[in-house]
Amino acid sequence: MSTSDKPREIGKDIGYFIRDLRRNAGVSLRQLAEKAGVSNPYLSQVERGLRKPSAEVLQQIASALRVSTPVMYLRAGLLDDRDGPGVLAAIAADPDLTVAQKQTLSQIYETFRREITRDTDTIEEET
Amino acid sequence: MSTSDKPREIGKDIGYFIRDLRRNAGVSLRQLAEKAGVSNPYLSQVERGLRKPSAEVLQQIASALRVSTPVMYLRAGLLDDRDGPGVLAAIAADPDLTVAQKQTLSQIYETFRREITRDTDTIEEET
DNA sequence: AGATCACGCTAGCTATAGCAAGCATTTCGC
DNA sequence: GCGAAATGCTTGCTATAGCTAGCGTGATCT
Repeated sequence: MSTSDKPREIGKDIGYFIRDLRRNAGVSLRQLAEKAGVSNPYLSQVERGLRKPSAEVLQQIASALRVSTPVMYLRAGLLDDRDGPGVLAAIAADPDLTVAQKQTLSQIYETFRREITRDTDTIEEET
Repeated sequence: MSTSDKPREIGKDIGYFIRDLRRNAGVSLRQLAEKAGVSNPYLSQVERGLRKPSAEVLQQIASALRVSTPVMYLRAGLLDDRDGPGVLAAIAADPDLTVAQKQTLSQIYETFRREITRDTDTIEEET
């Protein structure tokens, strides 16, 4: 494994992300560690960027914080932006959603994308 | 980590999966190892279920075999059916959304899915 | 036949993930 | 004020991920 990758840089990012999520959820380090099934000294090291957690641990933390595992993986660099099929196709194919829910979710998604596109266009135009 | 989990059972599964993919792609162990950036003895151990690869290594192997990373993660037990190739993975992988938007969309999606589950329970109870 | 190459593997090693034991400090309840 | 509880962290440890060096075997080349 390449030592020039500087995993501690990524580790700091995912660590701060986890700490922010935990604090926003209003739970202590020990409480989250217990829910996630990891030791509290280890969670402290992860949050401070001193240890790089495995995907299994990230999965457990995501579950304990009620955050989707793919979002956690994305932040940890374990998933690319390019992975997975398109959101709209996935929404349409989901068997657990009603038609009304699919429509609502798709509309919210496209609103978000239009927000980003508008911001990007504005910035580019001004530049 | 619990020793009763028997990670070797899962390891055998992902190992066979990788070996099948490799053979179907018509490449040797050394060729795949080189493309994936791992050592060939290690890849041999992984394929034979003797070592449990990290998510980073799985990502590299998936890329070398031109298989989507979520599919590989699903097979390795690092993603659930529910957040594997599906809506949550697609949301996480979307390059056009901010992290905040991804989280909001994921939470709305899971709220919808919980509504469906509750409705289903109610219907079942009444029957 | 002998040399070389490609293959998949074994053996032994280092770095680190993740833990238990215990510490210092702060907060809480009496 | 005091003792208990809760918090976040340090220290030292074990298990294993991933590697390098080298092996035995079969295929290929001269």
